Amino acid sequence: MKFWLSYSVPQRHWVLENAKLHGAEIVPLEKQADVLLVDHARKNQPPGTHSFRFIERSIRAGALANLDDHAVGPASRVQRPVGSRMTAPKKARTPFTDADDQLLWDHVAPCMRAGGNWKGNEIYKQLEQLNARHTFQSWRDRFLKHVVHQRRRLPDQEAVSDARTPAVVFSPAELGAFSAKDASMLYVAARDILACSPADREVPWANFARTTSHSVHDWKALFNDVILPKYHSRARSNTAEEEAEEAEEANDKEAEEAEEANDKEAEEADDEEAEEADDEEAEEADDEEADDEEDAEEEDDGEDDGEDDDEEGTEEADEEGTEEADEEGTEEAGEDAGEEEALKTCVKCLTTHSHQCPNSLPRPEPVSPYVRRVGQFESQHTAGSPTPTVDSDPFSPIERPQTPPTLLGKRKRVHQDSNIEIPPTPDQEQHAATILQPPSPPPLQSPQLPHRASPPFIREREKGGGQQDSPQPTSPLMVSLVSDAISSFSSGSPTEASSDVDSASLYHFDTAPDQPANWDTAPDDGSPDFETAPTRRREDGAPLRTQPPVPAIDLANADFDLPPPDGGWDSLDDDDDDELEEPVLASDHRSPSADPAPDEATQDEDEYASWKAKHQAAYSGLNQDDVDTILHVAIVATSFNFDTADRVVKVMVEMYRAGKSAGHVVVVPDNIPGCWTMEDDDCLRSDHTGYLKRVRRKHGIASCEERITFLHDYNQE
DNA sequence: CCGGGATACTATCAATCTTA
DNA sequence: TAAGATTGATAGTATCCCGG
Repeated sequence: MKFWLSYSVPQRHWVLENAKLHGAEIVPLEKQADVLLVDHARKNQPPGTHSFRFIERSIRAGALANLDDHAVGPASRVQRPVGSRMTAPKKARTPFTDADDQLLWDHVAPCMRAGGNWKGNEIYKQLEQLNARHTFQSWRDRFLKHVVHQRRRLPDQEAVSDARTPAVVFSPAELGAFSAKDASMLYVAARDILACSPADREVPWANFARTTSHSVHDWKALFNDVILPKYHSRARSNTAEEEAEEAEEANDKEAEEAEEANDKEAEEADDEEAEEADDEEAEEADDEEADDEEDAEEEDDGEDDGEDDDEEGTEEADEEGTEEADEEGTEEAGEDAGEEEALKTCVKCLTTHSHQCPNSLPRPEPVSPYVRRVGQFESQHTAGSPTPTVDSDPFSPIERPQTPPTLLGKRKRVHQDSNIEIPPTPDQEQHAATILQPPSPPPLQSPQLPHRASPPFIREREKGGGQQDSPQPTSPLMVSLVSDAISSFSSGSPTEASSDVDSASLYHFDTAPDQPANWDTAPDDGSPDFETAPTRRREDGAPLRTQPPVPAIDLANADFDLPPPDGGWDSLDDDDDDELEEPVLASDHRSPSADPAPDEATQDEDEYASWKAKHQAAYSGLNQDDVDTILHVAIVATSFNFDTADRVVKVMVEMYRAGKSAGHVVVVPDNIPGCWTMEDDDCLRSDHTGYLKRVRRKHGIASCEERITFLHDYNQE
């Protein structure tokens, strides 16, 4: 127990010396002490302090006296009597640390979920009693202004993870001769294996047996006796919790959308006024919008803060977890590692081990036929003229404004932990506020656009001089894919509203219809896990070039952490080439090399043509260049899923119409399931755990895999 | 490079308004 | 009427800007 002795204590030196002589540890700073000793004779001693006579009595008695008997101040400010000056106003403000926020969240969130009065004072008074670091008003203020927007996860929710993750502990007894890595790998692949017919499973089992020291029978036994029970058990619990969470989020979202709608109406009126009014009024309106954006930014910063921490945790977990969590890792470590592995594994499967990697087994989810057709369809046209699409064109008329760095324009506060001893009160705890630096964006791999080999459905665009691969911006249309910025409010994405994004478009996007209220399937964990997508800042207000810088996935260099099966990936690889001409278990993965039947390709082509024609006709009143651009962006963003693209086009066209007078900034919506923004794609390609988790939560594992496949196919073209 | 003023941000507190 | 909610004032701190 460490003691701090106030300078007001009479005969302080004597007390100090004697205390030391009797083994007490005296610390120079109040913040370092467990017990604060003051002069009980003085009035207005701060709460939580004790009389120095505790030392005196203890020395005389030869044993520790009862500390509570020497309490001087009230336990907290909450308990002070009305009108009491016992607790002097805080002289120094106490910055909120992430730990504070977490504590706050942990304390209030259960009440919030239970429908309690989390906006009232009472709960914060209780919190102050628990932790007097901030006043209850401050706690409340902090929660209402910041933490509530972070939507952190409750501690118990941290345990919720996908059933595919190897966040399970295997006992050596049940594993027998198998390693935890083997079990973990199998656990990750369980979902896929289950999706296969028993016959289809034989080949990979045989491969496993061949590349490891275990027999087919052993592998099957491990899967049936150990993996499956754990998998089903976990899947059940996850499903139940996710359903509850989704229901709640749907409610939240409804409320938010209703709120948004109201705001929108008001803003709309303002907007119109601004347009019609003189310049001054217009400027005012702009200012207001700018303010709104700043507000959004603030909130997102808060989220990022939280996220940073999560991120750290995740990365820490990864370091240990990826390789060792299976054997010794904690639930948490295994989970994080597992989540990422699950994702990365799929990439790996798609890239190098599609035949044999257990993770490359067919997805149980229904795969959109369009996605498959795309690859086939695309490959049909690889021989065509290399017409650059808007995707690949840095000077494409499709603008893709980048979200500015989250902390752009924000000041970072570095609180110094001065060791200056100030005649303190307990309230004046000095603390070293650690300012968490936002994680540097993950090294995105070549943010290039997929160079599709001039599919016939992509309208040729004129190429600009000096930019051979880049069509000139022939259209005034600017399409922003920074859609996260807009819908972050509803989707929980922390990607802040970019001030670079034309505010009008933002506004209009908000009004866009067809936004399924139940789309955020991802649990909003503070979205802490939602990270601002890798963004670039648009400089000098120049329009950003957009369109799917759907970058090429650097498959060769991808660093995947899935623990390889015994024998290593290489062995599987070899076997692959030799024996698995037919990727039985990967049959559902659209192999880029799979040549589609000509008939099918033609059919696809016709389908696209008719889809395009349908929309061109529907929007014949608009600039056809712009319509074409929208159609292309939509179809790419949806991985050529025509149904989804229909909805995306509808939203984009409305945005386009609405934003026509405001600079033609159109934003690809990010809250339509199956619609991939640039940020989503960037996240998908990122090595950054947070980004991967974010996009995985947003779209789901299966969709992520499909998108990877799509981008892979698309890029290959 | 340094120091001082200006400015922005935000924790804290208190007064006031609203609601059950 | 009390509790909850809102609003505004105050002040500490960090950062920016500029002149020396």
